[in-house]
Order: sequence, then structure tokens, then C-alpha cells
Amino acid sequence: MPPHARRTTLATIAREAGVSVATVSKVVNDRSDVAPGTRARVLELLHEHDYLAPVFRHTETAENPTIEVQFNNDLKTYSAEALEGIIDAAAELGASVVISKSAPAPHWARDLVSAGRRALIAVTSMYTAAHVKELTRAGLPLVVLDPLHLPHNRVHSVGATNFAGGLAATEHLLHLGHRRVGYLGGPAMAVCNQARMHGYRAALEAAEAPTPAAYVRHGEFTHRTGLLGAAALLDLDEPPTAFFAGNDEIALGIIEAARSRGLRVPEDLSVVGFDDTLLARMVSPPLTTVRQPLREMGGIALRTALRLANGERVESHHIELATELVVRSSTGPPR
Amino acid sequence: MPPHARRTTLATIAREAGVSVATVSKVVNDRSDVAPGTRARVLELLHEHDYLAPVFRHTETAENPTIEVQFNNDLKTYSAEALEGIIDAAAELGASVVISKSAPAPHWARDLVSAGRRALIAVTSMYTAAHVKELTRAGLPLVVLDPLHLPHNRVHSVGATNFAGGLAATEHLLHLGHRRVGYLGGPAMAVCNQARMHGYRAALEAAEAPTPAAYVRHGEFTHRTGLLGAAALLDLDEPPTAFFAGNDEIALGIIEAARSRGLRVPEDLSVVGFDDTLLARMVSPPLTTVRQPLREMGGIALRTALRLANGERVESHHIELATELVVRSSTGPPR
DNA sequence: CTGAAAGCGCTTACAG
DNA sequence: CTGAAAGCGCTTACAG
Repeated sequence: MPPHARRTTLATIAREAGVSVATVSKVVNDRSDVAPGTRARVLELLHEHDYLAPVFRHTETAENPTIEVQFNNDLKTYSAEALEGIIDAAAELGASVVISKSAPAPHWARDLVSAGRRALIAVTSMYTAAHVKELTRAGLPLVVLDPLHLPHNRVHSVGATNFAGGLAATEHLLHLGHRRVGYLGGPAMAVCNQARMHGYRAALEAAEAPTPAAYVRHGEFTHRTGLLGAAALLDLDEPPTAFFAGNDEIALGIIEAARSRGLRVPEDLSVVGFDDTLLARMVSPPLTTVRQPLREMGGIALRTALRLANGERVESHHIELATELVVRSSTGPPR
Repeated sequence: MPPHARRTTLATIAREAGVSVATVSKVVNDRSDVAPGTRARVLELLHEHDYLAPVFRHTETAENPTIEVQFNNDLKTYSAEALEGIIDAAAELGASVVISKSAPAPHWARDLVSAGRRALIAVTSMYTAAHVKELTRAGLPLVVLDPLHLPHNRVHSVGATNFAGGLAATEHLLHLGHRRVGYLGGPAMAVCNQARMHGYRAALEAAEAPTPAAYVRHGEFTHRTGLLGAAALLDLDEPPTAFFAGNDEIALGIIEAARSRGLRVPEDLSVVGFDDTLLARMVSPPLTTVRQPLREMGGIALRTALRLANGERVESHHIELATELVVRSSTGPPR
């Protein structure tokens, strides 16, 4: 929504409601001496006209706009790196970043507008169509970073080339000589997870390496999913000799499962992660993984949010940045 | 600074400057038609009276106060966890959290006040006495989380029992039978690093295990410091059989140095970290480390900041939370 | 450059 | 309950 040329004032509301400005003022300030019916009518009009108290009006045109960034779960290394990209871009463009965990309540979008937020960036958001509708009604632009759902043309989003990343990761394992490769991923419904998994499948099919259904498992993007999934697959009669993990955390869970049964990485088992968070660089052996340009993605999300806040058009409602395979020491030829 | 009973208005400034309200208004709005001398005199008075434009006044008493959180470096797992504690406490208390990287410029503190910030939380801050003075002048309360300098009685801070943590970590290694224990820490000047190192020294002295000067090295709280430091110490004629690291990142660097020369952890080398970030839990072998209650520390910092913002007294200007040794799998008896 | 005057958007004590 | 009136803090077109 472009900034209003001029905000509705109490006088307008008073005229339409057929009451005095004083009465409208009382409603706005929640005074008790107003008849319930009058109050209801005035509230209705205030809502309809999107009335904003003078103290908040400056937020609409402030040269220092504030953008809300919401996370729906823990601030993992993944989100922390995206957040850094957001903060750096905001500093450069003179915007402020408010950070919170999302917990949409009634009037949630409207409250954000009243508090002066000019746009919302949701990291791996679970927003439903109803939430998006409330945002639209409140006039608060939304940008989703790494969307869990398929791109919706009323929602702007920034992601990475997950399919290509999954393909590259799996081809790397294939080139090393692996034929039995497992996939341990995040939520089955998350589009990023699906794309990575399909990249994996595509590589295996192209190499004519058949994959038993049991080789593919979905869970959460957590260490635990890797630990449990790997334990299960390594118990198979024909266990995988390599794993492609849906993210770095899962990869570390797999490595721990291997260690706990005396398997060495990469001598006995190869593992490729996804994300290239700082985890991947700091772990022993350093993790081969698919880099997502998280900082850049955060920066683009912030820029997009700011442009939408200013009422500018944004060409494409979904942008995907390139992933890149980073080969380190957790992969090698099979035994 | 307690919230002002009533803010200075243009009328006061006009009276004192001996000009009309209209002229003062022009100065405030940066209009060109004001004589330079008049402008200077009025600006001086505005500054002296701490004039705040009406659009910003609500921030002084807002039921949704906003707190600025500044980091002076990367958003590592360490800071991300403290930030989570801050965010959770803010959500509970109805405060907003603005996050930025610190880059104090001229008028920096005053600008934060104008932008509506009610307090500042600095994570491992490098603020100098001059910065603190500007904050005091601007009336913006400061809380430092994990201070790098010694507690200053005009600065509120939240830390952990670093000395006790260093002691516990080193005693653990001693109990396992190690006699040659190295310390690889962060910046030599950082008080948290000094306290950890002195805890280590105290444990070794109590056990009458002499420590060659070469066994202690300071650097940065990074993977690289661990990698390089361990490489150097492991080249000694009598290398340590165990390391106490100033934080988890350094510990992981040490483990990587060990791996790259074919040493196994914990069979050939024991390593204890500090912080207990998610890194420690996700790495193989899981890291024995000293837990800092980072979330709790963040929560306390936020609460303290909010109380100071409300002009309340805070009993103690430095709070230290207890650390706790968490034994996992990166430590064992020496060969 | 300066400021008296008109005006804006809002609030509040008070008369009805 | 309601609103006319006074008032507050500020801005601005305009006369000097």
C-alpha cells in the first residue's frame, strides 16, 4: 500500500458518524463516557478509514522506516546468518530492524502497522492464507525468506535453487563412486525440502542408480532427525554408503550416528549437508555441503521489503539465488 | 533518566531565546529563512533542554517500549542464543527489540533517543568511557551483556561466573588424570577470558601441576585461534594431553587441529569448551563444555534495561549467573 | 529575517 | 451521554 497522501482525521470520522470531534476523540482515547452504540459506530468508521493517531503518523513517511523480522522457531545458525544479511542491508539503507518470534494474534497485522512497521519479513514462515489476507487488509507488505509453501503471487519471497543444489550434492557422491545414497530431509511438506529431494532423485535416476524407498526419509531440519534416520538406515541389510542431508544440522546428526557405531567419516560413510552455515566450517571433519547464500538472501529480502513499503513495484514476486557445492572433508570414495 | 514529567515545548525555548515560537519552529524544521546567529542560539537551547518533537514523545511513555540491541561483530551462535533470551523476555513484557551492529557515530546516542529507543543492550561491547558518557548525556540507559571490560559502576552488566567455570573445566581434566593441560583463549584484555584463564591456573596450582608459560595462549574467540594455537602446542616436545578452550569455537578449532594430525578426541587428546552453544551438542564427538546460561542472561539484560528505562532503581549494577560443567564425549583419561 | 495571526488536529473541563 | 468552547503545541502564508 502506498503511503496515504493525507491521513483521515477525527473531523472526517465525526462528520460521517454525525457526532462531534470531541466524541470521536473520546472513543479513540477509550474514555468511558460514550454511549455503547455511538462507540461502536465510531469504532467501525475508524477501522474503515484506517485511522492512525498523530504520534504514529510519522512512521508512514519516516526516512528511517522500520521493518519487522519474524522467526517461527529457534534462531539457529541458519536464521542468524540470514538475519545478518538483513541487518547489514538495513544499516546501509537507513532502516531499522525489529525482531520477534511470530505469534499471530487477532489484530496482529494492524497492531504492527500501528507500532510503525512498514513491512514484514518472515523467515521460513508458516503463514496461512488467512494471515496473508489480514496483512493485505492492514496494508503491510510481506516478504518470505525461504518459503515453506509454494510461491503465492500475492506474497513476495526469496529462496535458493534447491533442486539444483540437491542435484549437485548427489552428483558429487555419484562421481565419487557411491551407488547407495540415502536422503534424510526436513518436513515432507516444505517446498525447499521437496526440491532438494527431487534434485537428489533426478541425479540418481540419471545415473541409473535405483533407490529403495526406505532410503528416503523426511522429518525436521534438526540434528535429531539425522541421528535417528541414519541409525535406521544403517541397520538395513544394504545400508547406504553415503547420505545427502536436507540441511547441515541433519548432516551432523548423521555423522554422530556414524561415530556412535564406530563408522568413520568419510572413510566408512560420506555425508553432504545443505546450507553451509558456520557449523559446516567448524566441524571435524569439515562438512561438504551445498552453500545457500543466506546473507545475500537476507539482503534481498530487506531491499524488497523496503521497496514494497515505499509503494514501488517489484518485478518478480519470487527470486531464487544460486546454490553452490562446497567440497570439504566429509565425503570420499566408498570402501 | 526517569521519563520527563513534561517535555520542553517550543514556547519555552522561544521565551529563553527571546524569539517567537514561529522562529523556533523554523529552526526545528530546518527552514532556510532564519539568521545564522538566531539559529545557533536556538539550536543550543533545544539541545540543552533535550527537545523532542511531538511525534517522538509517545516513545517515552509507550506501553510498548523499544530496546536497541547492538552487536559489535558477527551474530555467532553465542550471540544468537543470548538474543533469543532477549526476544523471549521482550515478548513476555510487551517490549520491542531493534537489532543492529554497533557503529557509534557523532550524535549516535541522541539519535537513538530520537528514534524512540528507551534503553540499549550491548552484547560483548567495546564501548569506551566516551561512549558511556554520551549515553548518559542522552539519558539512554545501557546494559552490557558479557562485558569485555571490568564492571564500571555507571554501566549495568550481566555476565557469568567465568572463574568458577574455568576452575570446574580444569578440575574435570585433572580428575581424569591429565597433568599437562593447555589453555587457548580469547582476547588477553577481555575480562571474561582473563577470569576463565585464572580459574584454569587456580585449578592447576591447587593440584600442583606446573604449567609452562607456553601452554597459555590468547587470541580471539574463533575457530582459527584454536586451530593455530593447538597446532603450535602440539608441536612442543612435551605437548599437552588436554586443552581447556576459552569458548566452544576455539575448542572446535583444537579438535580440527588434532584430526588433521591424526589424533583422536578423546582417545589421544581431551578438549573442554566454554559456552555450551548449540555447536557443542551437534558436533561429533559431542563437546564437554562449561555451560553459560545465555538465554537467561539475555532475559535478565532485557529486564534490567526495561527497569532502567522506566527510571526504576536496579539494586546491583553487575549480575553474574552460575556456569555449569557439562560432561559429554570430548574428554577422557590420557593415554 | 522576523513574528502576528490564522489554522490544524487533538484533548479536556464543564454545562446541559 | 453529548458537544461547544477553550486550550495546547505546532506550522505556515504573509506582511513588514
